[in-house]
Amino acid sequence: MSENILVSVAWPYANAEIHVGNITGAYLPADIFARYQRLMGNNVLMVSGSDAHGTPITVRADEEGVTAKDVYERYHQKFLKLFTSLGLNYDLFTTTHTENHAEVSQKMFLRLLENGYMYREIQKQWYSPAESRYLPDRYVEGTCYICDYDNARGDQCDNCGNLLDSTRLINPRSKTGASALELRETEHYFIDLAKLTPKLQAFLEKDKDFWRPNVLAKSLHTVNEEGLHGRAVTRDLEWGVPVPIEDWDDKRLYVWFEAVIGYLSASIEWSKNNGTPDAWQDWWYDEARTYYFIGKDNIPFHAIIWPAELAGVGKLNADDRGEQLNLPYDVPANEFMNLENQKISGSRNWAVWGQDVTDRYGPDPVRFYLTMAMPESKDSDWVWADFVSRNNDDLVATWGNLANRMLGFAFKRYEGKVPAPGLLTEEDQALLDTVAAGFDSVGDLINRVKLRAALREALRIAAEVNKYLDRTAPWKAIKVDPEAAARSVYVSLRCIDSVKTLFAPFVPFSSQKLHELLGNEGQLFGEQVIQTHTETERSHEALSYDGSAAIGRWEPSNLQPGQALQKPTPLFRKLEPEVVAEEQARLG
RNA sequence: GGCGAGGUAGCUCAGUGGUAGAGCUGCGGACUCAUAAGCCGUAGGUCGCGGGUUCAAAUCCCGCCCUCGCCA
Repeated sequence: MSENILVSVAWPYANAEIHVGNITGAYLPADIFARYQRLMGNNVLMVSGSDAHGTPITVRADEEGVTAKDVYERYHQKFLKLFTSLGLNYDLFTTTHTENHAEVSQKMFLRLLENGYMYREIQKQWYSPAESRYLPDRYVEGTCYICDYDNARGDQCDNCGNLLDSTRLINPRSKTGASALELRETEHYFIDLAKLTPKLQAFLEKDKDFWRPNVLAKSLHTVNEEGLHGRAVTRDLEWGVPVPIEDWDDKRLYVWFEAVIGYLSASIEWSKNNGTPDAWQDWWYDEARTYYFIGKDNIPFHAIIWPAELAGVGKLNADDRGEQLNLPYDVPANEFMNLENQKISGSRNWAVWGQDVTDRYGPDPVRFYLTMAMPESKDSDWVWADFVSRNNDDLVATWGNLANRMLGFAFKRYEGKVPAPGLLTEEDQALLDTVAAGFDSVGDLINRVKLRAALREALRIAAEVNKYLDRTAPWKAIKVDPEAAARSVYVSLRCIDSVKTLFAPFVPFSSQKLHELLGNEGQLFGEQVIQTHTETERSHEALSYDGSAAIGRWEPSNLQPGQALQKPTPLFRKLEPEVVAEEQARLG
């Protein structure tokens, strides 16, 4: 039976490049999980996009003298390129700067208002008469009221580190240089999280045994012990989604409220793009497992705030097929990845950039190492010496070499064809059974989002084939017992063909190559395409996935004797130890 | 300061009451189809520290130390 699986992936903020920590934290685990579910034949929808709104983007645009739209589009293009290079198979990677997203966000806002989960309140905020606008806290600078440091930001003092109440800053001024500021009153909408607390408690306390401790414990504590208070969902800004209330033209939805709605709006956009406008309801109302792949910094937004929004909204449109939008099934948040024992920092160039490292080493070695070192239970490190060692000692030695040694032997000694095995022995059947069992064990681990363990299990299965080869030694047998040699070569090739599938979610490019070297036809997975989508007034580019030609299945090989092999070439290359020093020299 | 997560073999980690585990590295061996890869064998830990509960604790309880994060 085919299950509905929604793979929601963190939205990269469109004002910085993506580094390996971002990739291993959310984007890669999501792709591995989604690829496995596709091979299982499930109804998968994997969505994300560029988070285009919010203050940091406008700040950056002002610094560079360009528009916020310019900034978001520049990074959006880079994301599309990187995700294509790495093989992240999003059904749709769009952006929050679409008419569709604005419409869905405004609907969510209005439903919450209708359902009584919004209230208005007047706040005080700094206003710049010279610029004719309210200033976000981080635009305001002044003297810190705690330590007297005279260059504190409105939200935080860089000298004493304290978070500040911007209205108490001494001698406040605009970061952009304008003169006097006035403290003015401004009215905003708040989401009533206190009122939504019972719904959240019911959600968090039901069937969550499999949630990661870091996600569940913290969220329960926040909801049950600390308590939730109202949060402003609007801001005095120009860049963002307009507030759907008359005479509120100079305000926008606050980015934290609106960005998470992207999961829903992207699902809807995908449905429209495919000419099946109601398809999104398969994942949002029908029985479905909805996953949110994020980094730990985003836990409160996905385990508390987004469920609160969904619970408060109920149904999005009057004629939707369900009464309640689906709340998250799981939020498998990862911890952080550091770099050589120090926190990753873009500004200090203490980072391994995704595009860079993919260009230099190829997507599969990067995906492999990032899975082996994935911060699933605690912070981890990208260590260049480990990158080389994992590549050489595990990926190349155990798996790449296995494929290469047998393909080479078969190609040379059996006229480039899969030999006929004759009658299989118990030992042959035992190996075939071991490998077949790998589909259950590896699959079960991926299904439970234990990806490091799943990849280790796939390596263990590959090692079983190596052991079998050593026992049956076809290179010896071929001289004295040609039938035994042919059997051994057939069985190992068929097992390699199976193990290729076990590795496919993790290292899809090399699995595809091996699929072809073994003489198989077709694509294991679908194709990624970048398309331009035009709405009434806007257009945007998006990455999408065409799975129509994919033939990959999560099941053991049934390799046929006589199938023509291709002349083999290595799947991966060994890295020289010098790589470590070269790469370390690029840092800092 | 409060809360959460983590502290297990040289490295990366699994293991939540019943004789300490895996992979990698190291060392030894036999082999040679293979990217000097693979295979077999072997070494290596007072499970952060100190108490307690228990016939039995890495695992449960209390206190402390260290790392990361969130909040104040």
